[in-house]
This record gives sequence, structure tokens and C-alpha cells, in this order.
Amino acid sequence: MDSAERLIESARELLWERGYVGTSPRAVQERAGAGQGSMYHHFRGKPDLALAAMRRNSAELRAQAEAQLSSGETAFDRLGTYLLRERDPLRGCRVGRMAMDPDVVADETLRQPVRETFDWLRGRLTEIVAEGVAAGELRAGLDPSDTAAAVAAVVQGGYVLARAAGSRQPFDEAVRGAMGLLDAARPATG
Amino acid sequence: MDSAERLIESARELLWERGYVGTSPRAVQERAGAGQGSMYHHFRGKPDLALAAMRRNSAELRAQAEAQLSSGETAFDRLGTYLLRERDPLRGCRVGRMAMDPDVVADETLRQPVRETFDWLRGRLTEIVAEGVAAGELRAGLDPSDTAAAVAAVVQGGYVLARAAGSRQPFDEAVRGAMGLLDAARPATG
DNA sequence: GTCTATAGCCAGATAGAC
DNA sequence: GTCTATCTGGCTATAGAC
Repeated sequence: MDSAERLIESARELLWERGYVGTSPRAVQERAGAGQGSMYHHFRGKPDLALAAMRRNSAELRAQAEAQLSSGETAFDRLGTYLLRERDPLRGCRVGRMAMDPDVVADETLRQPVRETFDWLRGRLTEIVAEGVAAGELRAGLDPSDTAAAVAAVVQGGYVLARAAGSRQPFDEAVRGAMGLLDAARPATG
Repeated sequence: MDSAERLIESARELLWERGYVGTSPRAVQERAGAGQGSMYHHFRGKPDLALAAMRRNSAELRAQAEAQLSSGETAFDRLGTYLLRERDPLRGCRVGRMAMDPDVVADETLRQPVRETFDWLRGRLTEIVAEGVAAGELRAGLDPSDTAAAVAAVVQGGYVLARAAGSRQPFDEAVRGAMGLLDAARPATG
């Protein structure tokens, strides 16, 4: 693994742990075992390196989510696979975390990978809910787009509750709660 | 309003806008129109001032939430009042934001007001869901604690989605989605 | 209570040697 | 490509005068 690669990987980790504001080029270099000169040779500066790291984080998240969202027979199963997948709630979401960072949100370029990731996720969830409704598996009154946003929000909000509590319990409760509500929206049981 | 008061108010605003890591004592002093000496006379340092500001943010949030959670005839109405209350999603939550801050989460003292706020909120929501279930207004299978966590998470996650999108739309969708799912959990309509 | 001075360290970046 | 030197300025805090 060359220097540029190690710098990106280190930036990925630090952005996840400490956010954009809390991550310094110095700290990234140190973790990567690279010097100042190396970093500024490969990247224009902090925003440039962070962008490369964030794009990789986004791609990774999307690949994982897609795997879960396409796994399961029914729409309800696929939503369940996504919601109940094993996560580390106290670590939070490596992409969603960036949305709380003032310097990321203020910069259109830096925000782009974050925006695209969640646009895609909500779109994908919307499709699945719509399939469920079309198949009569979820009640007809359910708005696919709204329901999809709620599902995505439960996961992101679950991270907030878990980190606030210092325990994964609120996260687990929140996703179970979402599953319970989705279950209530099944005509067969509702 | 004296200096100490202005410092706390300025810290409140900056913590909301930029988080703990992104807020410097210098910036707080500048916004408050107070000097170094004044700040370090009234507070031991950055953590001490931040703690005072966070406690006030927590108290304010709790008072607002309690007002909404006690407004409405039925449990379903009270949850609706809470979820659909007017918010500024792009600004995010002044308490939940702190849960994403590494230096806050790492320090038990700083995390305390954040933890207490969400412990209280989830507890309060749990009571309301339990009342709804007991009254036959929400289906019996619904777990009060899990459902409460899901409701709280939708709001916190809605902020993440809105800030990622640069638009309040995903937030509004998420809370409408949550309302739709709660509606599906009413025996009368489900 | 508030001011100014001072301190040591870090952020973020540039320049030029190798 | 990577190194070291250097720069400006901000962070967080302390000390002592007023």
C-alpha cells in the first residue's frame, strides 16, 4: 500500500471517529506514517484528502446497504435485513456523521458524497416499500417515499440515541420499534 | 444581561452551530463581547462553560418537548403534536448534535446532560405509547419502549437526512412516514 | 470583574533541498 | 516522492495589573 492509499485510509478512520472539524492533516499523516511533504504532494490540502476519503466511505456504505436491501424474498424481509443487520451503534455512521459537520455542510463539494449517498438510500428504500405495497404485502395507504425516509431516519437517529446513552440499547430498541411498526402495516396482521 | 449570562448564551448558539470541537473559547468571547479575563473569571475553562451551556440547552429542549407531549386528547394525538411540531431541520437538534461530538461522548461529565435528555424523552414517549396501548388506541403487540425509541430516532435521523440533502424535505417525509406507520398501528384503521 | 501580556502548542500550508 | 524548515494565525490557558 503506497502513501496516498495509506493517507486515504487513515483519513477515513479519523473522519469517522472525529469528524471533519476534529480531524487535522497532521493527525492523518501520523496515523498513515507519512510526512507533510508526502501528503501535500498527493493532495491539494485537507478538503481534497477528506473528499477522497469521504467518497470511499460513501461507496463502501452503499455497497453494504445494497447487499442487504437485495437480500430477502419479500419487501418486508429486505427491509428487515437492512434494519436488523449487525452494526456498531456507538461508532455511528461513517457517512451520516459528516452531515453534522458545519464545514462539510457549508461546502457544496464536500457535502456532495453525503447527499448522494442518502439520496440513493432513500430512493432504494422507496422502491422496496413501493414493491411491498404493489404486492399487497404492505397496506395501500403507506406512502413509499415517506416510509422510506422514516426507515432511513430510524437508523441514523438510533446512532444518536445510542451515543447519547453510551449504550447500544436505544439503537436496538429503535430498529425493533421500526420493525414492529412495519409489521403493523402488513394487511395480513394489521 | 451580565457577562456570564452573555457567555453562556453565546456558547449555546455556537455549540448548536459548530459543535464542541468546532467551538473555541475565543469565538464565544467575541460573540458575547467579553474578554479572556472575564470568561476565565466566571468559568474554569472551555469544558466548564460548555457544560453550563449544554445544561441550558437540555432544559430548554425538555420544556418544549414536554409541552408538546402533553398537548392532545389521545396518545396518538400527543405523538402527532410532538412529531409534527414546527422545526428547523437544517439547524439540527441542539442536544442531539452533541452526541456526535467525540470530545463530548468521551467525557462522562459533558455527556451527562445529553444522556439525561434522551433518557427522559424516551421514557416520556414510552409512557404515552403505553397509554395508547392500554386504551386500545394502539395495537396490543406494540412494544412501548421500542416504539418510543423509534419515534425519537426518526426525529434525530430526520435532521441527519435533511442536512445531508441541504433541504428540509427528507425531514418532513420522515416524520410523515412515522405518522403513517403509527396510524397503521391503530386497531380501528389497521 | 475585566484588562493586557504572555505562553506553548497545534492547524494548515508553502518552499526548496534531496 | 519525500524530507525538513518555516510561516501565520488560532487554541487554550495562566499571570498579574487595574
